[in-house]
Amino acid sequence: MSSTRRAPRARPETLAKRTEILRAATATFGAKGYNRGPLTEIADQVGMTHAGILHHFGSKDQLLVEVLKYRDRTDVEGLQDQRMPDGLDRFRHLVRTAFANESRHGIVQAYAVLSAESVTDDHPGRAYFQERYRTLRQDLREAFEDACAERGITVPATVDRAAASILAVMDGLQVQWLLARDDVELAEASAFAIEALVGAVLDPRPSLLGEAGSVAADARSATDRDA
Amino acid sequence: MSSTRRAPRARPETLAKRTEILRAATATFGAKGYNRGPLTEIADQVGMTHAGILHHFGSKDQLLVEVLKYRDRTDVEGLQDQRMPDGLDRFRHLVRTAFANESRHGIVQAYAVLSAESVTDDHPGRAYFQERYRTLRQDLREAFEDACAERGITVPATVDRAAASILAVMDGLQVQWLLARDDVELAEASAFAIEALVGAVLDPRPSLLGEAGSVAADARSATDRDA
DNA sequence: GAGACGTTACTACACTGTCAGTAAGTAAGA
DNA sequence: TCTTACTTACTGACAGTGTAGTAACGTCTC
Repeated sequence: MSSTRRAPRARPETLAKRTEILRAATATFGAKGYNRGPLTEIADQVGMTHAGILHHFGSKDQLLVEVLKYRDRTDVEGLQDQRMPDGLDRFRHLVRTAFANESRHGIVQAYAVLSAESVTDDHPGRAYFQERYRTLRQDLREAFEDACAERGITVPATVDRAAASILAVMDGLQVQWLLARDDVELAEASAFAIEALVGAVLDPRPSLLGEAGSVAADARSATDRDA
Repeated sequence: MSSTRRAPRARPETLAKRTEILRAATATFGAKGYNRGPLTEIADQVGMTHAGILHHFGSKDQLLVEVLKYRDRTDVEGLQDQRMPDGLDRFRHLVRTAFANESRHGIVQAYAVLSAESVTDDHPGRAYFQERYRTLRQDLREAFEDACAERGITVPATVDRAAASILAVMDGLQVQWLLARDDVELAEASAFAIEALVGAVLDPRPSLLGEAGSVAADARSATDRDA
């Protein structure tokens, strides 16, 4: 809860040390989660004591927030022209990211663990992930709108669901992949799913499973146990 | 590590108390995760001390395993004839589950948190989730094979990816829903995504994004930072 | 010599698991 | 049916560990 907004009188080596800490923290939080990821382990990796870490970041909570922001920053750096592609290219970019992620096991694990952990009570990363998903969904909605405009079709009502689903399938596959890397093809499956979901929006087909309404009604009436 | 395989000389009230503990543990692990879910909080809910819980389950690790097994047991009870439907009905059943889940916030949260937490080092739930996903993927593969046989088409190579993707999208949507219940329609989005993915397997269409190969090659060459 | 950087030493606490002991139940034999 | 022997279901106290944060102190660098 210590809200010391750190505005360090940036010396160059200090900046380097701080990013070194951020990378170490990513590794530890990825391996053990936030709760079981002790500051001492992070400190060891950068040749410091845990009190040194606290000097830089004020609190462990704050460190987590900085770790998450840091990843976003480096992600954008990877882009040539510093901005996201639009239209269908946005989805192609997602597929590329999925391929790239196969060699970024540490970060993938950190994100998978932290995003799910963030739904627990009073988690310091909660606001971050809420905002992140909100932004990403909005992003994809716009990509869909662009793609629709290009093809001269009206924007279907399914874009909201599709946007959420695309992010969901990428996240979900990461968890399965982390648990069984030999059985799950992270990138290929992501590509397949994104393709399928984009296709379902831009070129919808009649339902194979029956209208949502009927299945829904069916579902509502059955299984009325509450846990 | 205390491997006291508990085979309790089942007294009826004892059994009841034990399931009471399992339900309380589900609530606590759901709210705080396994690591931050203390035994004392579980004990309080059932009017006991934490030592009492340990008497019944031997260790906290073992308790978690029992919690997970317990949920599986109750899930199967919900089914009328005790066995999973096959073919396309299997997917309809998934959609029904998604609808039912909207009123089972507690269990959904427990599963979302625990499954992601399980990818961390030495997590006691790891083996459980590995097995669970393996089984579920196999399940869905078979459902696809049935559906293909029914329609007289050969089984496409995409079934593996689709099976993993369907589970993934359901899990991923749950996380987003838990973080923003007003913005994400868990059930409707799940239905949409499952429909899209099943459709993409049974009735494939030409790619909108370009062949996987090209995008893959593109991806491999770019973004070669490792985290 | 002022402030940033970092250490050592310490406090405070949360949590799991152990242990000894108690109360209540259960089974068996006379 | 009373007694004895044993088991189950706990409690309360405590040990041990891991961990976040604080405070006081150096030390290097502008």
